[in-house]
Amino acid sequence: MRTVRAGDHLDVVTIHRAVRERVGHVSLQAVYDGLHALHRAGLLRKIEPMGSPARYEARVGDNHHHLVCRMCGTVTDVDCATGEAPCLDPVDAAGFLIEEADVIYWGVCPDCHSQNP
Amino acid sequence: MRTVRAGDHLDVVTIHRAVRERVGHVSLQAVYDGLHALHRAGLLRKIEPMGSPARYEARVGDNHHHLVCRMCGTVTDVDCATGEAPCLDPVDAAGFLIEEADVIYWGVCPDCHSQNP
DNA sequence: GCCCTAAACCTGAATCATTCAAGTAAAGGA
DNA sequence: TCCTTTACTTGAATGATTCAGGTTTAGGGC
Ligand SMILES: [Mn+2]
Ligand SMILES: [Mn+2]
Ligand SMILES: [Zn+2]
Ligand SMILES: [Zn+2]
Repeated sequence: MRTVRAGDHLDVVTIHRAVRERVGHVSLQAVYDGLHALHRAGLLRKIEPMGSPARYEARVGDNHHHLVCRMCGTVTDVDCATGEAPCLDPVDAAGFLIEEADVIYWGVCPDCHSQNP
Repeated sequence: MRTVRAGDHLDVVTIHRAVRERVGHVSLQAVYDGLHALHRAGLLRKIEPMGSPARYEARVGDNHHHLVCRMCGTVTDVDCATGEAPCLDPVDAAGFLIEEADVIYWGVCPDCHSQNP
């Protein structure tokens, strides 16, 4: 939990590495188990942009969205455009019971953009 | 292309089966190759909700979104809530060059909902 | 302190979608 | 007809994640 909080949309192997530095030795499986439990408990949010392994973050329950760089894969938080929890109201829900919205903006981050004119 | 058009957010194995019925024999790899080419050409859209294999659709370029059922996995189209291409304007783009928005609403579809009170 | 159960954790193998590699057949233009 | 490109094939590899046990650890009740 501390490791995910300290990091920024980390993937599992990165979390694994970081947890190891913290406690000496942990198996990758233990990290998967822990993340899974924390996620089920609603303490961690899991996002998986296509092409990338899953990423975890501690910022949960506030319906925020993500900018993902197509070049370097960086994930950046972005607040919801329409206010509180507006993304939960599409024009026509087609009878769906909507629980959560998942919004990813794809583009190029400032760093990658400055390197490619 | 015809198979994807006729279907509705089909995954690759389903497309494979359907194409086979159409032409007798095709390898799965050929289907992957074809879908990849059509996607690169911008003729097909690819979505991959987490936990599910990739799905393809022919409705492209109109910035529409998707409802995904947590129970049965059904994918349903839903028009953009804010009009034309509004989802491309988050409050603060953090310097990102935004090209595309990917919105998935998670919930329970009418069918699954009626079966579970 | 001892016993017992539950939790935490480990190793190793399996899964599954997708991709890589390398080869063959077919087609088409020069 | 020759040469180059495209389409397609088979088989193996990849990589994230999960499954399936087995082993240690910890703590509460007696
Ligand atoms: Mn975030
Ligand atoms: Mn669609
Ligand atoms: Zn970048
Ligand atoms: Zn459903």
